[in-house]
Amino acid sequence: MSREPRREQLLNAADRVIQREGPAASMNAIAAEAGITKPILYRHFGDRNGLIRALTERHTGGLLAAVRAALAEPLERRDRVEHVLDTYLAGIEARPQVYRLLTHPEPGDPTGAGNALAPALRQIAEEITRAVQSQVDLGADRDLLAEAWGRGITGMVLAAGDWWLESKPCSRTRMVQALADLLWGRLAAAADLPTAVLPAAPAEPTEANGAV
Amino acid sequence: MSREPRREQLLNAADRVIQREGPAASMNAIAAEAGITKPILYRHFGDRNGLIRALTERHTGGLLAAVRAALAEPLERRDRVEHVLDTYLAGIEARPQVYRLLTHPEPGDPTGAGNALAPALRQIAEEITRAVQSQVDLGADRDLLAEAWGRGITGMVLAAGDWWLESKPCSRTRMVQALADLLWGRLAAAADLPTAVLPAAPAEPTEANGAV
DNA sequence: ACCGGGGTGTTACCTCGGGTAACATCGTCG
DNA sequence: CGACGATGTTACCCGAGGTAACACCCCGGT
Repeated sequence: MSREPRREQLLNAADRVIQREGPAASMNAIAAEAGITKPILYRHFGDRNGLIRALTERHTGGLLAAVRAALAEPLERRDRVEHVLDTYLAGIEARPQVYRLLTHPEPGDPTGAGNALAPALRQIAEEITRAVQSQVDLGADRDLLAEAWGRGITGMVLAAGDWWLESKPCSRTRMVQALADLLWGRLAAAADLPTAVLPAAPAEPTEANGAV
Repeated sequence: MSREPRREQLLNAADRVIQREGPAASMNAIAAEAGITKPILYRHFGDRNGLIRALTERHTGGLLAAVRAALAEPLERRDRVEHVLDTYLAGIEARPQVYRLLTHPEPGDPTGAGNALAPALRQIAEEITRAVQSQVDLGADRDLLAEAWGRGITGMVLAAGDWWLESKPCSRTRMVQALADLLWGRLAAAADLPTAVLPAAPAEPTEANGAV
């Protein structure tokens, strides 16, 4: 039997274990699930990171492609954004355990590099950056803004999505609305609440100042 | 010597090690830095998480208090938001290593709980949620929006801040502007770029299978 | 028929980090 | 003094990542 099919079987086993036990599953457990022992896993994937990487690349394909497609959808911008958000949330909703594996950076990376975003998410961030750069007119700051926003939006959706997944407080569509509203400047547009807890806030009617 | 001062000394040692070696520093290393051996650390902090928690609470105090104060500042809303962003970025800029410890969830937590946000950041998220709830008029969806936005904004700033810290692409004030602009709906307000030619830059045949 | 290579698999071991048990010491308070 | 509460130690356990050495099995080439 050539290497590839066997690899797939092993990945399937790993997938099952992680689906069941979460991303912290041990190599022993994965090997056992596959009906074999550790060294074979190491032969195929080098080390744990190799396994994880192979596993993520498998799933990332789908999510990343879906997000990329959503970003290129010929819709009104707001609708497109909602579509992207919905695509991501639907993706993580489908397989929470695997999704955690994708989204959370590898635990003990000795390289103190800043890993707020796991590789899979970094790809999504880059995708967003590219989309913004090519679709939105942001003037001279274009590049900086697109990059910062790509990361920022990804992180926003990651954190919010994580919370939503953990304690489903509302339907997916409502969540999409909430996030899209945030990106749409609703925070800026909303009125002040009258009685703020500020001790001596001079009542200056600060109405919504429009965007930029 | 009563417990507390000793605790402080140990925390100082841990701080130094982590400043130097990053968050993956071993208990042995920390003990050595303190001139003692492991069991003492465990007597004081129970387990590694206890140590980390104590360490984070120490630093979190400052950052959290600063953010909270910034959130309560009697400024125009946009200025307040910028002030909060600047406060956070200044905080992480001051001590990157410690900051990573604060912001990145403990590696191998067997409780498959969704931990996109480390405890320290969760507190900040709650702070933002409270601030939004008490200061902004969001109508009926108030609670849901405030919670979702609290998480989302925190995640956004985390991811963007991480990137900024890693590869300082611009000054802090410009970064603050970029993020504030994002929250202010500049994405919605900006014009379309004329030639919306979909570039479609596919990387490599990453074998997209599962349709998510 | 033989053999070698590339696949399969195994047992047994190493290292390292988190965590604990058992024991020894010092100072203070009753 | 004795007891207590802190200090500290050495030596160990366990589990997880990772490796070495060995064994089998099949298939194609000479």
